[in-house]
Amino acid sequence: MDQIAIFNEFVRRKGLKNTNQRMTILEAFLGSKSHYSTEDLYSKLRKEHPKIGYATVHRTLKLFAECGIAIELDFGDGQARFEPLNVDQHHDHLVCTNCGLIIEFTEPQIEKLQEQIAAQHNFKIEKHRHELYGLCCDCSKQS
Amino acid sequence: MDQIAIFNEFVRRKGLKNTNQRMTILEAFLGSKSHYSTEDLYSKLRKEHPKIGYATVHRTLKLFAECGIAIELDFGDGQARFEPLNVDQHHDHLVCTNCGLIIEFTEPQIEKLQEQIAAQHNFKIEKHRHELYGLCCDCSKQS
DNA sequence: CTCAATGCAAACTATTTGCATTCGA
DNA sequence: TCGAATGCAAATAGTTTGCATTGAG
Repeated sequence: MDQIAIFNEFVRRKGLKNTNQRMTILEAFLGSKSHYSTEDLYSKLRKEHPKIGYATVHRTLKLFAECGIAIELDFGDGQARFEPLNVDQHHDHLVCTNCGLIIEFTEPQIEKLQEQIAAQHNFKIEKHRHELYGLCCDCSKQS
Repeated sequence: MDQIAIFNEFVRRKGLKNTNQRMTILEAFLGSKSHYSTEDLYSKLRKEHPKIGYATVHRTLKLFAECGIAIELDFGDGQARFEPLNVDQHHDHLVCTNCGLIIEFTEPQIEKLQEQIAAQHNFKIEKHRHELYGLCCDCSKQS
């Protein structure tokens, strides 16, 4: 079941409606390099669909997060970001504090250690956030 | 050199001034269980020092972060938090999404793995953020 | 037809800033 | 004395909401 199907299923189950705007936003979102903030996606969409509203984009992204096809990220720059989520490919992020470049990484050992830590404290993990901030290859050369 | 000394040194070096408010805020901050948001610390201080302003508390906490005796945290609830920092005791956090409880943890192996990942991508890490969100012992019993 | 979705503007929240006044060195 | 610090109020930025209108089922 792909993300479009998941979203349609979610819409049907909740008695929501499948509008043009939602489909437009969903396509743009899935086709993206991801890590879009509401503002990013809104300005991109605005070029081709001048009638689409900021609030709609925002509400739709929240919906995506709610039904599980997106995850909300926060890189500490005061803007929420959303990333399309493939259920079986979790990853974390390296964020360049100079140019904004985002690199994804996976490290199963870290995941395992996290679980151990949670278990030690009788904690039931729902989600986690793990980001490494610094200078990317190019930016550390420049300075 | 303790945190007060570090701050005094910082103030002197930058030609700043050592006011009553700053000392009051510094004491309250260091004596705290930490993880204060500006609002938290402001309301706490307000009881004994009604004349102290929100902006002053906020500017002072930023100063602490700048001189390295505090670190700014963000647990995704829309409020910045500050934690007194002992240079040699880095730790990360477990955050209960139900009751707000915060538990600190250290895991040297994770730190090591992080460095490896950064090295693989020619990334120069400045800081990182690692938080596990979920239900604490008590809250998972209740539900 | 009915109720959810939309677009707009206004409300909100945390944070930051401008400025006249106070105060430390 | 003089510039940094303060307190207040106002500005900002991102997000969220109220509401009249539109549109999907």
